[in-house]
Amino acid sequence: MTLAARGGNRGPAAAADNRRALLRAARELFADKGYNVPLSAIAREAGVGQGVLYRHFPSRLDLAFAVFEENFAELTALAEDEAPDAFERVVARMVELMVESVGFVELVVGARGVVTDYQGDRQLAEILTGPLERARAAGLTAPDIGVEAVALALRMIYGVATTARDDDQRRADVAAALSLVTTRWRP
Amino acid sequence: MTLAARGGNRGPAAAADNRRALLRAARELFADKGYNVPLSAIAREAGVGQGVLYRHFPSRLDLAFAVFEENFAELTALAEDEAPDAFERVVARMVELMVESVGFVELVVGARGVVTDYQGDRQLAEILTGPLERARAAGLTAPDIGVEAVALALRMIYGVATTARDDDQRRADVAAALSLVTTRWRP
Amino acid sequence: MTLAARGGNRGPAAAADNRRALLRAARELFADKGYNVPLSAIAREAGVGQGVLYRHFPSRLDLAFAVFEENFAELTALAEDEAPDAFERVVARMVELMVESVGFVELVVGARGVVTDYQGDRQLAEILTGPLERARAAGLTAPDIGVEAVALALRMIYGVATTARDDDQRRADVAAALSLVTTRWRP
Amino acid sequence: MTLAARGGNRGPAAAADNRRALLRAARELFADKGYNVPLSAIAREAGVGQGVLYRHFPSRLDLAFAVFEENFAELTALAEDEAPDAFERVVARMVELMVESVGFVELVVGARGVVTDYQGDRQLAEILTGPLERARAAGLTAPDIGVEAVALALRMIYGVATTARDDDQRRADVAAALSLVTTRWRP
DNA sequence: CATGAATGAGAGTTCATTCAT
DNA sequence: CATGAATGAACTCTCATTCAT
Repeated sequence: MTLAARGGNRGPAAAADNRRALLRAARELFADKGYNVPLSAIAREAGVGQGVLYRHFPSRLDLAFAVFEENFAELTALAEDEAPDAFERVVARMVELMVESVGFVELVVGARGVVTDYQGDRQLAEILTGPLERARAAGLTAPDIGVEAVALALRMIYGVATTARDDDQRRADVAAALSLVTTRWRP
Repeated sequence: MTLAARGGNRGPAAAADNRRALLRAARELFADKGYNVPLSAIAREAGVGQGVLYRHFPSRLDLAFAVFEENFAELTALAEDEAPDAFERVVARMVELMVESVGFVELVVGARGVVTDYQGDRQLAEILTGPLERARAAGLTAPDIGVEAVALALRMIYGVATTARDDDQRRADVAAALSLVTTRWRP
Repeated sequence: MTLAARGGNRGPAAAADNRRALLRAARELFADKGYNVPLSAIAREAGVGQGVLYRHFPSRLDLAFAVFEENFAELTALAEDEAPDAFERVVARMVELMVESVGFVELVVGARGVVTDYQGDRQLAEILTGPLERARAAGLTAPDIGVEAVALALRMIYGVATTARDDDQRRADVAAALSLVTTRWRP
Repeated sequence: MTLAARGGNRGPAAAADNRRALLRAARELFADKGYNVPLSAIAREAGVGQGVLYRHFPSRLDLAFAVFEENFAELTALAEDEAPDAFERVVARMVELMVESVGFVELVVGARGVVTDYQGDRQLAEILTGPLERARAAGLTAPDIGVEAVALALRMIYGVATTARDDDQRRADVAAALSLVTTRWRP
């Protein structure tokens, strides 16, 4: 139970707060309990009624993608850094997100074949394009490495993250996989 | 308390048939709907009562591992081929299995932290060892590539397979990822 | 995943009605069929969905104790009577409750080793203390008879009630047993 | 798993052994797990197939009464002792049986209204008659105490045994109750 | 607009009972 | 006669979704 509408009906003004509380609760529980955490648990954790959850997010997927969007927003902010090594930091944060959240991975796994208008990779491409170009211009990455190659590499790292036996192994194996793919990015 | 056995009771002779039918149904539904497909759906698809499923496979994991074992049996048979290029064929079939079955991937994903005595990677290693040695002896793979590297590569391909948008993309991306990792295996 | 609420949804206002209906149904079925009557039967008899039962009473014991509480509430009301012969009436009603409800007895029987914080006998003691004191002050009971002795006597009567062959025998034998133990209570 | 038919079909000769094994298993499990222990568990413990259990005891009640009969047989043997104090020993053993077996008590409780031809009290009476007469002749019990009074007393002790919170309390309270009722038996 | 209870469809599991071998 | 698997009904419990207030 966090912030948000505990007592009575706080009126329209509460909508934005509620949405934020729901996103925060969902992010936490998706990470902890996985993508299939009960929606009722999310509403409870957010301190709102279940109806509110449904008003803001008609389906589990809508909620999950909204959380996903928060991840993307964070990454986008990182990507706006003009420094040539921002690319490296963006990728590093992406990989961390995969390692951190059970649900973030499961969402993608579970979404397979379900979501037709999945914008994940397009957004990924948009985020990566700028930093990658600046890194390439600074001679930090090979000229033949495009956004698609980076996206594929990230998906490969997902695979390692989801199949690790425990957290320690996950960090170690993800590092190894990352090193393997980034080797090919060197100029 | 009930009336029981209204339909026919085919007797103990049906046991083997039922087991086979359950494995087939499970294999199909794990592939289609993923690891968390309802057990009741598997029993229905197999044309048996739910009690029969529970008799043969007391838990979802028992069933999943039985299906898993079929995969491993198939791969083991391939691995017994003494030809130097058997390694390549074993890896190819493994990759196909990942592409074919959502559940085969999810089983490994789901096993994370759940199954303590999970032998998946050990079995993987056992299967790969012989073919890999013979391939290396024949000069088909680099001398510094060990079983661990191959296993990590396979997990990376899992990631690509599970995150693909559709079957066509999956096949294409998996091929690209496989090519990426096998490039490093060349002598 | 489901379609839900096909029938009417009477809204939150129904909560109190539902709770009452559940208590009534439970009281009836516990009496008729015993403590282990299916919860689904109670929900059906109350005319509510099973989810409603679970919302109000998360466990069988919660429900049973709620019914039990109704009994205790009734007895407590009787015990507040200041007349010296209230003790006699309280005991008489207790004995009736034992005779009336299979479940009331079985609850106590079933609670054995299951409920660690079972307050049944404490409540029993609280109810009996006042009336017993007033009866003793009025010279209606022997001075050496304490609440424990009364509680033990009641448990003995439970035994007779639960082992009687039919309702008639039960009434007769319970009366005999009650007479046997109350003889010792005389001053 | 105890004795009896473990391997193949031992033929007709096994019937008596099986019956004995079933009774022993049932006695043990009724005492341990209560009257509602799964019949399959009894068959397993006896080391026989479930069909055998059904052949010998068509219903749970038949089995339970057969076990009950074993208790009566033991008591009957005790009752054949001509010594004047055999009565005391018979009663003591009866009380022990109540304390020892959850199922023995539950059987009686559960049988209420179910079994029409319940012979329990008649048998009880038969067992008690001889020893009681000899005890009375020896001046060990009051002349106005009949078999019915003893049976009622035993049922009262059942009540105490079934409502005790734990084994220690059970032994203590049963002793108190027994002392209470036997006080009235003194000459 | 928010609340939170109602709803009911199953999922998982257990077992009594039957019956082919 | 014994075996032990098949059968399926019934039970408990969980949620996604709706909707009166």
